[in-house]
Amino acid sequence: MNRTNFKGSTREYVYEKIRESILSLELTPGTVISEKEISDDLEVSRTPVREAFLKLTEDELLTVLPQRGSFVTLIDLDHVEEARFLREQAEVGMMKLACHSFPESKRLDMLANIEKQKLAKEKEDEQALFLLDRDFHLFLAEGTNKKRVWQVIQRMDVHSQRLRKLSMNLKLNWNLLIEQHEAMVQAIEQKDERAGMEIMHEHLTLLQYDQSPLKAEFPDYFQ
Amino acid sequence: MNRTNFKGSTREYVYEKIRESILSLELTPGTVISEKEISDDLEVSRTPVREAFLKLTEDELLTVLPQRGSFVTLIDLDHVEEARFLREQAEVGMMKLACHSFPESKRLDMLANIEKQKLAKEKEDEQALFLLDRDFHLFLAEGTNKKRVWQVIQRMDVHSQRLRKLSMNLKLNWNLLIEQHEAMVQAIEQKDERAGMEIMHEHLTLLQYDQSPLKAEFPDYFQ
DNA sequence: AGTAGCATACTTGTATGGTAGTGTGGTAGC
DNA sequence: GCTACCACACTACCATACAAGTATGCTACT
Repeated sequence: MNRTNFKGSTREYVYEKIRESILSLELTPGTVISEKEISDDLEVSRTPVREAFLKLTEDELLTVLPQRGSFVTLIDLDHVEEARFLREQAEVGMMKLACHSFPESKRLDMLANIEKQKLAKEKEDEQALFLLDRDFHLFLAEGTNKKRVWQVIQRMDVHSQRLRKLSMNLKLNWNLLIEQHEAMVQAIEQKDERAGMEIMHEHLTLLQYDQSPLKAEFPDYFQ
Repeated sequence: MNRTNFKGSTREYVYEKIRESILSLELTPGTVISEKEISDDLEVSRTPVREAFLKLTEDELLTVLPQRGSFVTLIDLDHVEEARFLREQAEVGMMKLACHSFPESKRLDMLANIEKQKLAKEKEDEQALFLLDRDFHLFLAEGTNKKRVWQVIQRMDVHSQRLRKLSMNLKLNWNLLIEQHEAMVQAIEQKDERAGMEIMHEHLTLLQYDQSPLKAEFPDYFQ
């Protein structure tokens, strides 16, 4: 991705660029960066960089100390858990709504998505599985008219991505996850509110694993 | 509030100033404003105004059309409902946690807060009741270590404030609300998870009233 | 009258200059 | 050697200049 073929303003370009660098751990937690440094690197002026910094500050991905400097925010496990908690509460609620009424077209989208998940699982394409999983949950949000909620959750949830990156050897049990996805669609079809909520609860509780080994291995990256 | 005695940067000052104007309907939905106009009014340069505009855009309180202009975002009832939904899900979840374990000091804070609510109710001080109610729910968030969740909810919930302002004759049943607050603290003390969640659910469902008369009365303010 | 086209006055986006606060390293004085 | 002080480099913050896109209204031509 470079500036010329990026659709959107320079500000958005810079924001996405830095954001990706932070989430991929190219910029490790604690790394000091300055407006000038980035503007020189990306060959843009300080203004769009500064505006990107402000948005990154909102995300708590960057910490700015006025007149002193800026650095990539350290990972805060409390923050990660709060994001997971909010996501679970929101999606269980969406599931409840979905089991009451849900557009047929979205349900079909979800079914097709699950088939793609199975294919990706065969190919062991983790990246594709990650994106398909995202889309699956997005369909649920769209079908229950809660897209803004989904966006808020997504934005808060970025911090878990850095953890996932750190624990590269973490093998997700995709067979189970895909089974749960299937059970969700079934619950929606059968309007089985109790089953749907229960499965979603279990599904999102799986994300709650013991992160202390990571903190022990990379102490400098954590608060 | 003017610039000299405001603690914080010019950017934050401008942001708060415009935000208050929008939420109080001083700036009505749809009103066209420009960076230059605001910077002249507040006697600051365009830079902090522009940065405030960006943050207001995040809040969906302002809509910016590049090279064309900016205007106060119209009220979107879907947005309001999504905020209420997310809040209900989050706070019911917090209640569940609180009924499992909750710091004694916070519980005492909540009890004292309720007594203040009763006093404010006697004096019919709506403004005080509003703030006390806010604090009450904040205590719950703090006691369950979910302060970030609370902030996210608060930020998303601003749109309901414009509705509240429009429906000035809306009389809230504070007696019921305060009773529910008491029942919440009781549930926490008795660790009665089921009762706590049920009360919180009812409590936050009360915010779901029919808003179509307002839309009929102020059609220009709505999407 | 109606319309194409251009000048103009806006808008926001980007670049750059200057300001004030902060940390650091060196130096003079003890 | 140690400390107080100061010059300097660096930061983010704010102000301003310039660029580029858009709406509007006038004018000239059909």
